Amino acid sequence: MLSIEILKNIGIFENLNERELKLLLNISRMRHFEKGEVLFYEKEKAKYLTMLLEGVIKIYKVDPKNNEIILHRFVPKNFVAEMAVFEGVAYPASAAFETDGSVLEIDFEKFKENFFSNPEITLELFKSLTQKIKYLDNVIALTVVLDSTARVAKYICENEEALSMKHNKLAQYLHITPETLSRIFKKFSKLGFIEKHGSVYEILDREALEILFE
Amino acid sequence: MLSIEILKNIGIFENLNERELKLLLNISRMRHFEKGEVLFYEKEKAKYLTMLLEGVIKIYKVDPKNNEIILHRFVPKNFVAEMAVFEGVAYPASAAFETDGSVLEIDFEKFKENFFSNPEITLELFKSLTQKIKYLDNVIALTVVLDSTARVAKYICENEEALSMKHNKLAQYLHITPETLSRIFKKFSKLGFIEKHGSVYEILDREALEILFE
DNA sequence: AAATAGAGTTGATATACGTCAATAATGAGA
DNA sequence: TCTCATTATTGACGTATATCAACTCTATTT
Repeated sequence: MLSIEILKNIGIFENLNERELKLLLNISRMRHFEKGEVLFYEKEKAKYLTMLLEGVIKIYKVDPKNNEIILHRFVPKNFVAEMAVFEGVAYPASAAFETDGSVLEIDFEKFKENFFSNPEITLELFKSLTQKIKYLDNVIALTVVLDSTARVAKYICENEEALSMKHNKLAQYLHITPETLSRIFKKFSKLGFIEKHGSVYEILDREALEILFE
Repeated sequence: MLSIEILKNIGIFENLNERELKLLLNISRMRHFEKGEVLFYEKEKAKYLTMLLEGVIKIYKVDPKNNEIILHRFVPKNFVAEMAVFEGVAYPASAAFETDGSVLEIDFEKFKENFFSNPEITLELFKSLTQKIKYLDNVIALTVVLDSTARVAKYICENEEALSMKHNKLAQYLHITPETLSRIFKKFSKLGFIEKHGSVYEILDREALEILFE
């Protein structure tokens, strides 16, 4: 059940006073989702300002061959696709839960009326928007600019967890097939850039990898 | 020479009072550029809040083979790469003038101090940021999700001017080679989807083209 | 320990585009 | 109108990556 306590624990709202928190509570609700459930589909009209409270959400597009192209994974507590609500346009991508989770849904018109004059709130919203620009830029930098080899090199250099991820998940992230990923890992191993310890890889020559994508 | 008159004619500033305009004038300057000149390079630190006043700017990344990947073309009067200034990070792409032009450079820290409490200004900045998200989304929708044929179909359906553009410019936009573009146009002509009249193409079967990218 | 399913690997093959080179069409200047 | 430079087209070929299928490894269940 949604409560003032929960709202208070969300960074962007922590400095709201009691009156404001009550108001916010009145224009919000919490919804729970199970793993696999879809929060929204691409091209659906955005209705609420949505913040992820618990769980992991993947944001993805579907290409003509029905491949999922994952743009980003969100963890709490972040606004999801606020751009679409701000602009009153359709969602540019779909969102689905990868674990059980919950979101906060806020009536956007009322939120705008009551909270947009609060500089702390607007500054947070700015940050949230610029963050989204960075995520999209990252997708482009990774997917449009680099070839598969460079993409893998960049990703494992910049995301420690990539080395212990399941390869088919990682491949999905990088928009390549598991087969291609396997071949690239093999190549890097042969070149002595990485080494396998059990099921986890270790980077031996970070500089060499960096040369590949810079 | 930069003047209050010029500032007054910029949409986002049109409701500022005399005092505010003078303040803005004090923290701004105008810079002129010639066709081909670079406004900023990718990875450079952003120093000023920049608005394009005259001319056309292309925003592009460079891939490892030194191909330019054009993300967007800006026309007046738009903020350019404000995200980088907001976040105090490096520009995620380069910007160069495609015609002679000029920009307004605003001292961001002082602008923030003095104008961020003005809801009209912040709302415009929101719009500008969400617009950028849409541009990037478009690049992804076009380049990552669709293959060349679908990309061309989408672009000529959604951008009338594409039909009379020079093919090598169009190809650059779509991140394909002129050869590939030529082959796709030929294919569309053979299929009766488009027809050439002089140097301009005409769409005969819009629905067929739409099926290709939907 | 045996059985089984999922994940990862490998090789053979297909395909979409890019590259290169030659040629053709177009358009601007003399 | 002719010339020259740019732009567009075409064909032959190369390359990166996807696809498909077989196989191996690993981990979990019984």
